[in-house]
Amino acid sequence: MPELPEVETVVRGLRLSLPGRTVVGVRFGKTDFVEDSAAIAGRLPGMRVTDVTRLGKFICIGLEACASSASQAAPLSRSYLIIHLGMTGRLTVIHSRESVAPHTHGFFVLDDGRELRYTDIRRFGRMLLIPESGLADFTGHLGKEPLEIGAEEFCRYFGSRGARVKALLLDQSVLRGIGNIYADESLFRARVHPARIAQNLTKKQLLALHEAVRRVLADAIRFRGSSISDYVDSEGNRGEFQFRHRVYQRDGKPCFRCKAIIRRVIVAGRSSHFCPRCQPPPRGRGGSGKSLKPRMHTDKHA
DNA sequence: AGCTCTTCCTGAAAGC
DNA sequence: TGCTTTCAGGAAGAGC
Repeated sequence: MPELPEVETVVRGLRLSLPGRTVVGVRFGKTDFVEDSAAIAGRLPGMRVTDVTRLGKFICIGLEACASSASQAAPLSRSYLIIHLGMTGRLTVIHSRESVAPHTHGFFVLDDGRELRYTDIRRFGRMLLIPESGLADFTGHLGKEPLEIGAEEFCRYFGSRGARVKALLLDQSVLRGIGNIYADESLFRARVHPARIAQNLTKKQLLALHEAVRRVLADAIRFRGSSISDYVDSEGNRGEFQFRHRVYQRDGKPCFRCKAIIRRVIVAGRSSHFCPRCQPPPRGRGGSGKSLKPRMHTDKHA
């Protein structure tokens, strides 16, 4: 599933193809994941892509009206096509004559014979067009970039919150871009149990978590992301980082560090994988690991 | 403030 | 074999 490293990989790919291209046509299949598809289809044709950036898990395609005929002093109207890949979203740039993959619901025809296609099996993704003036407001709802936040600010924020640390890592209004995979991998590397209350962590643990988040995300970007379900980059290539996961989806297998059996529990409504020895559970009730139910396998009826 | 539950959606895999 | 059920999960909203 696309989290920060996967989205970053897609964005880097799109940067090779899109800037400078002009959109000549837009078509949609299903539109229940699109905010005002009519406006997008109406306004994009004739606009040129200026840049592609990433805001957390959002892909941000900068567009400006072409000043072909009237290049007067009036400022070019700029807009951003914002895309969230959800669970199964894919963005690829391929020639228009290529066959259309199932569940492809967005087509952005370019002036070089290719088109940007949006494919999303489950349609948990989102797509919207915002004017330049709306970008600050959009960004304002998002937290800090995990690769940019400083150690002190990280400690200040996490050290003052009573929520479970896993829930905070997943909260996009705190840090933008971390999802379930990288939350679990970061917590393992920092040796912090996912159910720990953030403000109960020591300064040393908070610093370790800050560093672990940075290292895990940077490594994952280097390996072009994790292809768990069906993530591929803008050229259709799978990532490689899934082979380097140390806890995610490794429940029942031995910890690479201490050989204890990796466990899977539900924390903050999310499956969470951790090593019970490297990541000791919080003391007392609430997350000792027994109030959290395993699933599947044995017990069927309570 | 923070937690749990529900909803959205589809396909894979388990269950029968 | 084949139909049915369960499950995964990012984000948002409701309710406690």
